[in-house]
Amino acid sequence: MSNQPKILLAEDDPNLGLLLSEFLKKKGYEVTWANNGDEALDCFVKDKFNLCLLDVMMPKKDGFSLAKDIRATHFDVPIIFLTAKSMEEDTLQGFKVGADDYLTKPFSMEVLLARMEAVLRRTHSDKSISKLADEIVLGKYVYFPDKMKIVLAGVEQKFTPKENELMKLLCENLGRPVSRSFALKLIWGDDTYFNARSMDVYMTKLRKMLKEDPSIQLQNLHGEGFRLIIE
Amino acid sequence: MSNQPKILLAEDDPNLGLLLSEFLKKKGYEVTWANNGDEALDCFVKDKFNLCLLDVMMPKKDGFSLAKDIRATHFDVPIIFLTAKSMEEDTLQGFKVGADDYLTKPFSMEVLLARMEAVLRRTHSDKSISKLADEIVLGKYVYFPDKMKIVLAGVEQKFTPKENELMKLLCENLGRPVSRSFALKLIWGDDTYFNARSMDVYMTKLRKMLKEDPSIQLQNLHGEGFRLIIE
DNA sequence: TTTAAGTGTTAAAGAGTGTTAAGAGGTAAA
DNA sequence: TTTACCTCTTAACACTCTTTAACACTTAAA
Repeated sequence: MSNQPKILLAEDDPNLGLLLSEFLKKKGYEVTWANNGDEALDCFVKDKFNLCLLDVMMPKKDGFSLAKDIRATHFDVPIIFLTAKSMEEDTLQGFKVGADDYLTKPFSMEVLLARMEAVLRRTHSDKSISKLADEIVLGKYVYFPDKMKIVLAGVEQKFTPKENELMKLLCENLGRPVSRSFALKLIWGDDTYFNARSMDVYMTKLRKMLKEDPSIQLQNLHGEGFRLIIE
Repeated sequence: MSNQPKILLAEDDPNLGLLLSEFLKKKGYEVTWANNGDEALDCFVKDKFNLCLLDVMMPKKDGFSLAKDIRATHFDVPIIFLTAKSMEEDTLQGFKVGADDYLTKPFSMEVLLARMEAVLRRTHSDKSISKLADEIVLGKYVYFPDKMKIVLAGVEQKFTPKENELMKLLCENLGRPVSRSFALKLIWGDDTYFNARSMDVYMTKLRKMLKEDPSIQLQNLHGEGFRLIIE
């Protein structure tokens, strides 16, 4: 049952990407290699990983931004940054996002392996996916994810499929931010302008459905995403 | 209850030792400073520590040897090596002993702090050092970092994400200066002219929000940074 | 004192979001 | 098939957050 650890590798340089990917496979890891940050987020949404190796400078979505999106919903997946920038100050932002380590190119394969193992040794890897309960108490409301409905004082409101997917995602991350692009890729399949606007419309719908209890707030975090909190 | 994390510092250079020790104490750690490996092992045996910072080259007993002794009885105490050697073979030897990280001198205090926090986050997961309390009393105000708001006499003002990040940083360093470039790299990701001007605008915003209590002052330290103090 | 760099502050520009309502597409019953 | 209904998307407009611009003032150094 203890399969080989799954690694998400985000690296736009084809040479280094191939090199790393082959090396890690030889060493017994299962590697998924994405060519840019956007693609990496796609992979992350669709699969589960034990560790992320992220290049900082990538087209479409840089490593820091990607890490934020990952951390928004998975706060304990280990993240190691790979970067050409040698300036140490840049490492600060990485650690702020919740990096576990930081390697400056060029680095040796052995050092990478050593640091990966050091990080993996610390992780409680058998933390499975946060499965939601059948009933979730949200202030005065009770939410039934499987039944796609919410109940307040015996009165029930039904969710449409998209409303329910959003609601589930927000509840899985209650009190923590859910990044826009993560939610879009997960529920809409694609992070485009119109899908984003559509999601905004759904946020308004959810707010209306939850408005009877003012202690429940569906906040926007400008440029980042959304957060459901109960005060 | 919320003890400060206890750090064992093994460093034979008196200058660096004092510097590190004082810096970490300021940052809220309890530091035990040993002048060589032998003394450090003595300390370790007599007490419990949350993290070990070990210089590699020390008289009497070197850092690697010390780490082995520590690991012999304490499998999961985080260990970070400090060393002047930059050769990677030494890095690997460090990791074989079970190191969690490795810093090459000279390193900045902030980077050390970031890496310490990254390691500590993995061990006692919710005892992050820079974690602020839920409520922070600031003169007549009460600041709620997670809720992104401040309350004065029942009236609340909400912070935007950037305002809140700045406010948190200033409160984590209440009474102490926060350097411009540190704040910029942490919150804006980059220390550029325009980001700096943007931060100045935010300082003005925070001053306005806090103006009802004149004992709270958000001072500028010319060319250095800012400082939040309560008189 | 003069000069350059740094800072305080306000206002406007630009990008992101809240909300409502109309449009497009689908499904099921008449 | 038509009709009614439902889900989701698109459009429009108002508003919020962040950055940029502008100008006045302060500090440090020559």
